[in-house]
Amino acid sequence: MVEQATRLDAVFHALSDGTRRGMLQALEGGEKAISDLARPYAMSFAGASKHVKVLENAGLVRRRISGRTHYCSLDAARMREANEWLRRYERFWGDRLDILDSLLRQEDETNGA
Amino acid sequence: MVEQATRLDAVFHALSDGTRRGMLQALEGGEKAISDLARPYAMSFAGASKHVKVLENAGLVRRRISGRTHYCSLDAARMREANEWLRRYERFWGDRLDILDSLLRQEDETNGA
DNA sequence: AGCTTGTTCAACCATGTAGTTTAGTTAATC
DNA sequence: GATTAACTAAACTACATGGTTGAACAAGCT
Repeated sequence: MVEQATRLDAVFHALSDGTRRGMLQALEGGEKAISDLARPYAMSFAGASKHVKVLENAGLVRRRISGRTHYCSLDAARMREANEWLRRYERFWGDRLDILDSLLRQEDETNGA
Repeated sequence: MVEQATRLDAVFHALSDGTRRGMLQALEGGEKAISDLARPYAMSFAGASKHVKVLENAGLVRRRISGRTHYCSLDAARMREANEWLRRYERFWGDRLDILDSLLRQEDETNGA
């Protein structure tokens, strides 16, 4: 398992900055213009814009350009990959999801999936 | 919610490097000496040792010194925190865990927890 | 005692990152 | 058509990162 590396690298790196995590949280409410994303931070606009680019390059955010405004929205697929990577370690902090998994599997069998 | 930042920063940063993720995977099997962790990588010993230190500083790895050998082991608590942070976005990639959660809750009620 | 092994530390280099400022593009507004 | 607003791009600074090497040190081995 050589691990296609660079993808997870980019995602985890993008998440390793509080400003960027904050932007992702802001996007939970739906699409936002970059200026909206930038506003809460004591930082130049260009600086904030770079953070957005990092998120975009990591595939966490999609951009839609309309007129002079760039609208961003969450793209959680890559976050899911990161989450899946972490889930591997669940057994080291408890077995809750193992239980959940087995329950689900039971369900699937019952429903004849 | 100012987010006590630096902790998650450190964890996600530690996870953003393939070598370090590989080391964590190696530790799934249990405690390992730093030389064991270093062996698979085409990298100086000192270089690998620095990666271990990053993992340790992020709280992902514990170190136990015995004689001249430093043994490392997984400490998944912080990984769990990262996982929890990501789980917030589950609703953006599907509701599987919501289903699992409700199943578990049912179980708890049945068992009168 | 001397050699080897497991490890850290310090110095160094190249590159990356987070931030700035200034300039430039495109589009809405007056 | 001129101004303003939303944004990117480029050049720059300061500092962090990932890697190296070489020196040091502590602890087993013979």
